[in-house]
Amino acid sequence: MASINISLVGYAILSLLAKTPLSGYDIVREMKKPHSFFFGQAQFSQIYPELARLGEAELVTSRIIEQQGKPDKKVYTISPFGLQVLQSWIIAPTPIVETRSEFLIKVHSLWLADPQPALIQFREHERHHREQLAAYEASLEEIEQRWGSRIRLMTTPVFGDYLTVNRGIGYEREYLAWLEWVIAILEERARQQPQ
Amino acid sequence: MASINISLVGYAILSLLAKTPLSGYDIVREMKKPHSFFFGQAQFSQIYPELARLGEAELVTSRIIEQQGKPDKKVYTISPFGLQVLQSWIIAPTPIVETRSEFLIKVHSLWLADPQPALIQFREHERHHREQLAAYEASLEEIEQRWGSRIRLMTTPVFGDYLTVNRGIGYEREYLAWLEWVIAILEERARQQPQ
DNA sequence: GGAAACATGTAACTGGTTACATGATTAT
DNA sequence: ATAATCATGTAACCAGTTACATGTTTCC
Repeated sequence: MASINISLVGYAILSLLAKTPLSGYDIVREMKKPHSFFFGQAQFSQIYPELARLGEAELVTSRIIEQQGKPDKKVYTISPFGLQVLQSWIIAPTPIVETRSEFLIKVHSLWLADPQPALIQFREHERHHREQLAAYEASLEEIEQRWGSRIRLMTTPVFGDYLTVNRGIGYEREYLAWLEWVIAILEERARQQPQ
Repeated sequence: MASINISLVGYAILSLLAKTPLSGYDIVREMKKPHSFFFGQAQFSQIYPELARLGEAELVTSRIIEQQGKPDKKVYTISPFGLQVLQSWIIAPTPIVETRSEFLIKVHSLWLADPQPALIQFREHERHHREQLAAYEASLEEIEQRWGSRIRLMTTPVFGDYLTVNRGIGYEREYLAWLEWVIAILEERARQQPQ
């Protein structure tokens, strides 16, 4: 039983396969959905080799499925051992990693900028985060409609989505409030210093 | 004039040097301060080569400063060209990068976990973010005491810190509220399902 | 004498992205 | 025919981390 050190993408894959068997292509599509924001940008070129590695470590099994109207696909299923590894990972300590934020480094230098061109970027940023928020709210709506109060019971896979989508909504709302606060300051400044 | 493509750390360095000349060692210390969270984890091994690169591209200049009671240090100053490059970067579009969140991937799989060991991790996580919030609040307090209403004038370097520290405070408060919400659900579940 | 803080770097590795390569099937 | 979607992979590159390497000065 070849033991490997599982990467974060590896655990992300196991986390999805714990709900239902999927192909590599399905996994990428799943991770690209708005409410799966916390999986990061999944790339085929990272998922396929990682699935092979998980297979070598016997954390997943695979079989070829023939489809009608589509090419064949390789569907992966989490193994009992994989599930066990995932479960012990969930309750293990999580290292804190502060990530470099390009936008906030720019904000740090905002005292050097003209308010007008800066406002264009802030409004564009705001627009993007409004879209994100709308997408998360739609996901939560859908979950609540379909599951009602059963979500809180914790024993169904949708419980995880319920918690993470609520995090996404809270995050985006707070971020938008801050963006609007900065935009108001920039607008005030732009009025006082025209062109 | 050797042209290079400047990395994000490169801009982070320019952003600090725009305020005041610093050595590599100073830059790392500056980036490690709590209120500089958005710079990420600065490592000496990344800063020193990047400073050399910025020097080759004539975005910064350096000179050796002899100190009393300490080893000599190489102090870097942003060049007029470097300042110009920084200023045009600030008002340029910022690519959106969704980062993989280890903690939220775990939350996504929380339906597979026992509430009790999960609660230990959540409480530890909460403790850490309470500390972060306290540090940011102290920074804001200090800025407000020292600058008063002059902060909003936008023409002083502290304006950038004022905006980013407010973002940090908003982020941590919202995050803590969500953590407490999840903790309450887990506690309810732990009571119903003892051991 | 040794730890801690100050100070600057190189080398090896790793996680992740971009580019490349191939091929089936369906819809236009 | 050709574009779009489905489907799976390899190769090259880049950013960032960890480990290594060296040396000064101060404080205990």
